[in-house]
Amino acid sequence: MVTLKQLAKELNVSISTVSKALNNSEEIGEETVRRVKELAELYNYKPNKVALSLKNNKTKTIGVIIPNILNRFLAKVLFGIEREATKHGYNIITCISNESLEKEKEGLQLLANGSVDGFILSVAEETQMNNEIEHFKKTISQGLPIVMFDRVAHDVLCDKVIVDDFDATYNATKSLIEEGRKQIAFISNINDISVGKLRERGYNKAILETTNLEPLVLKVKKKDDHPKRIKSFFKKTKGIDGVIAADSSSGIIAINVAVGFGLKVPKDISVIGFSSKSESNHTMPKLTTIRQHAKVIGAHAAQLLINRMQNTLEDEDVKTKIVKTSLVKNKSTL
Amino acid sequence: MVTLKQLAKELNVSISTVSKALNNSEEIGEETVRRVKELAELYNYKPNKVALSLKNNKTKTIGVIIPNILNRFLAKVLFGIEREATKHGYNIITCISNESLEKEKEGLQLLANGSVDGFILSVAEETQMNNEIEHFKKTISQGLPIVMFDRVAHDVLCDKVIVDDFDATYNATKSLIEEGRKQIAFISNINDISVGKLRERGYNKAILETTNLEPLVLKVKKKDDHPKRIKSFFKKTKGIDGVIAADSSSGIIAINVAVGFGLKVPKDISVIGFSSKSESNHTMPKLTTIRQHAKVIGAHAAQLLINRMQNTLEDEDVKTKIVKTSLVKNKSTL
DNA sequence: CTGAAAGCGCTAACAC
DNA sequence: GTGTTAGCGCTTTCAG
Repeated sequence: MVTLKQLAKELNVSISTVSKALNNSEEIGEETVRRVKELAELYNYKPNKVALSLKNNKTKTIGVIIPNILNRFLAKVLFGIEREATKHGYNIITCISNESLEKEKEGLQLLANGSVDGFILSVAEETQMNNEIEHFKKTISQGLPIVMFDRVAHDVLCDKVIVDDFDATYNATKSLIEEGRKQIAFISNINDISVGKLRERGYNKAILETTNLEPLVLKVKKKDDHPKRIKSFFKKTKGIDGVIAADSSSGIIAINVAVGFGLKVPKDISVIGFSSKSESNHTMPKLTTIRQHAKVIGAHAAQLLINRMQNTLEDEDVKTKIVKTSLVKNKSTL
Repeated sequence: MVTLKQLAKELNVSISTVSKALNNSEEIGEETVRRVKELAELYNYKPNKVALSLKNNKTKTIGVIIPNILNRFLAKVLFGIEREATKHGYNIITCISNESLEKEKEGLQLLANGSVDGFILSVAEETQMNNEIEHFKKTISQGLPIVMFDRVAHDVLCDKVIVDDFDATYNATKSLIEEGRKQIAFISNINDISVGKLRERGYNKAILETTNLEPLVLKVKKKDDHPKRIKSFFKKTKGIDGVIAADSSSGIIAINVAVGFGLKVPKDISVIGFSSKSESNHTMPKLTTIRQHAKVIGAHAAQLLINRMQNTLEDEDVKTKIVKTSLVKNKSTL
């Protein structure tokens, strides 16, 4: 990499002249500016990012801590974050917590040494189960703002971007009730995280406020043979004619299981899931889905953080943005 | 963030004394070391990463340029890279090229200003179609090593990690032939990238070296209604009894389509795809898949790069690592 | 044993 | 118009 020093030497001028010339300072003579820029072009000079960071005490880098990159929703949010960040001239450093509290702490610590100007994160499952929030508070008190998305720690004072999980399943369940479904099941493999619980509550509310309906809940563990659990649930619980799936795969599997049992979808049974567009192609008929607009969530999170970093708002003055889900009707519902 | 300066001031010693004490230099007195370390602990002192980077002319950061984070395979490789990098004390900065040549160039440029010590990347589709490689060469000549994985540019002299794509489909096709399948189709939505072509060639070879078999190839475009295309392909081409899918969704859709036509899988038709483990759960019966060991690929790529960065090997002395696929038999084949 | 000083690459206030 | 200098935070040589 060429430095100002080298350019200055070759041009027989001082370093600061070169710097000013390249930054279009009014002070420098036209001719000099031309010569400097020409040489800089030739050598493909780029200001050293690290030196700038040190000087400005700003890295223009966002730390993103994500629980699981193989989760399509989270990957999509990351995509949204990256795009928005790039648009504003920020880079992103990614850490994967793998749903572990320890790794989440490490990631936070490791990057809080001047590597990043702030964080965007979704809370790890283990962290939510243990209700740990000290590491977040500590980071914020060090002057590094955090924006949380989707799985948030409500007791931490920071900007947040969340989904209307409760309303999403409430409305979805309602829509199945309106179809005339009587035995609507709720299937979830995300029981331990905040959004999973909200989704279950939304479902429960819709069921309980309707006469003659009873909640039918299947909680699948990560380690279970997912298709097998759902199959035996269908066998055990006769007459299921509707399914609300809380995660991205349960809906898909439920359709396959139903088809396997000879049921017609959506004639005999309706299924609504939380999958993404491309995943909803993976079933026949196509899955009716609750879309979370992951990219939008990512973009909002990035905007909130960048806004905070550039304007040094009051710590207490935090925003929570709710990104509404939409129910995309495909062929797995009436 | 606390700095050495602040610690020094508070302790009434010089900055260099503090620095040495924290780095366990022999020069400093026991008592002083104790005092310094105590205060550093108290203030949770962490050496400023940016300052260190500037000093050492090393960022301990890897730039990763990935065409598409929503592709499960690529996301998994990223996971592997991240894990291996973290293990060696490296951070990763991620850019998403979105299959665009322009964004790939930008990412490379943007990070080649001292932000990273080297790159790991998979070539964007557009780049492969245009056969552009100058930007890679330029980056390498600037002293920033590149490791390419999966979709590589063969004419660029650098370390590579690839999959045995040709052999993978060749062997998979062979195995269907051995099952006695006569009408084996090849379905792909990745016709424009290097690995897609290799996979088609592997299939073709197996078909053509068997008497009485003819290649049956369906190329799906990104924009197509994927299920619809496959459905009409099945209708038009009577008697398909085997499918080799080159990408992660074609296999899944093929099974669903076959089941929709009343075919029994695997009795009437066998399907082999390139999906990941969790995706193979999305069909009934479970999809027999070619596993690419994405995480291993990521780990290898990171190792190659770190090795090169730390040992400054000769530019010409490059390695290509081949990670063999494995055929995981599930229930969609005999 | 401790401290002063230089230097990594850059910017900006201040001289000249 | 151009140059000198200090300083961002750190390590390291060299003096004391």
